[in-house]
Amino acid sequence: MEINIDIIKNKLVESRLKVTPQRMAILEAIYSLDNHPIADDIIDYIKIKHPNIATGTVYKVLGVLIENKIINKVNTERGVSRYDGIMDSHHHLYCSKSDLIKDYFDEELDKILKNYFEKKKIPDFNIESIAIQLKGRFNE
Amino acid sequence: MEINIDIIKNKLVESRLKVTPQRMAILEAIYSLDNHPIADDIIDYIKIKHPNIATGTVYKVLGVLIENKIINKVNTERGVSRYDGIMDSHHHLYCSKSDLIKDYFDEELDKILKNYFEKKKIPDFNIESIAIQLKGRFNE
DNA sequence: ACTTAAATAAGAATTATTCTCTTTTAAGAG
DNA sequence: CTCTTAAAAGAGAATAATTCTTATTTAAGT
Ligand SMILES: [Mn+2]
Ligand SMILES: [Mn+2]
Ligand SMILES: [Zn+2]
Ligand SMILES: [Zn+2]
Repeated sequence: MEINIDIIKNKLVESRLKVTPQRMAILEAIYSLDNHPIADDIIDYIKIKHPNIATGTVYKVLGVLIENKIINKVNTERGVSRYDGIMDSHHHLYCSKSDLIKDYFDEELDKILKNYFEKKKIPDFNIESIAIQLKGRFNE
Repeated sequence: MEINIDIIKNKLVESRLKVTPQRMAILEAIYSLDNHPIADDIIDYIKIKHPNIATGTVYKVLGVLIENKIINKVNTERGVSRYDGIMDSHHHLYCSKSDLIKDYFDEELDKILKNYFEKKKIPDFNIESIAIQLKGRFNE
């Protein structure tokens, strides 16, 4: 994934957010870490370069990034939030045996769904987004 | 939804689980409460008839019911677990403004998806289940 | 360099959930 | 019906993730 420092900086500037070392580090962590990290993964990652970062700051920043649509939360069925730096429309493959979550891009599928729900309206409900969660086993 | 006491009892017996007042009450609560209740909703509901139920028991029972595939957890992006008594294949409509989650049944859609993924295999991944989360606004 | 609103640090507080240990009970056997 | 026992429940402490509060620091514009 893009770990270009200027691209990261731009995301903050575009949202009129102050560019702080903490925000930069947290965003860089999210883009570098795979498997949709939890807050603690991010804390561990940034501690190397930023040993004095406060836990509360990480949660605060994550909240700000979500509000500004720079990152997303990933839905899970357990009570630890996971974060996702990919904002392009995509879906997720959940391993039923581990906590692995892989990204799944499929424009054809998106088209089929868009088409389907344009025809078949759901009564009293206006769709804003569609997320598919595929649960299963990864080979190897 | 079915709030028949014998049907509830049967679900426990079929899974070779002891039939206890607590388990009966918790299952009855899940079937009676709408909107995919959290543990605390269930606790509030059953307190009327079972004022001395322990919080830990509720969590324990919910875990047992999930293990035995009598209920399910619902995926959300926040750290409070929600429970679902409907085990028939269905999807969920998430309100983007409130915590409302409605069930969505659509056999036609299920067929389309089943068909789609039978043709288009995902490399190194065996699908066990497909869950769609539609996020949007409810009218009224 | 100065100013100031915004961000961070530190640690306490809160909340959901789990764990440990003791007591109670469901359900099968006799 | 009683007896037995493994399983379940109760009580409350412990844990873990997240949020809140307040003082201090800092980014960025003037
Ligand atoms: Mn860690
Ligand atoms: Mn309550
Ligand atoms: Zn993703
Ligand atoms: Zn449901």
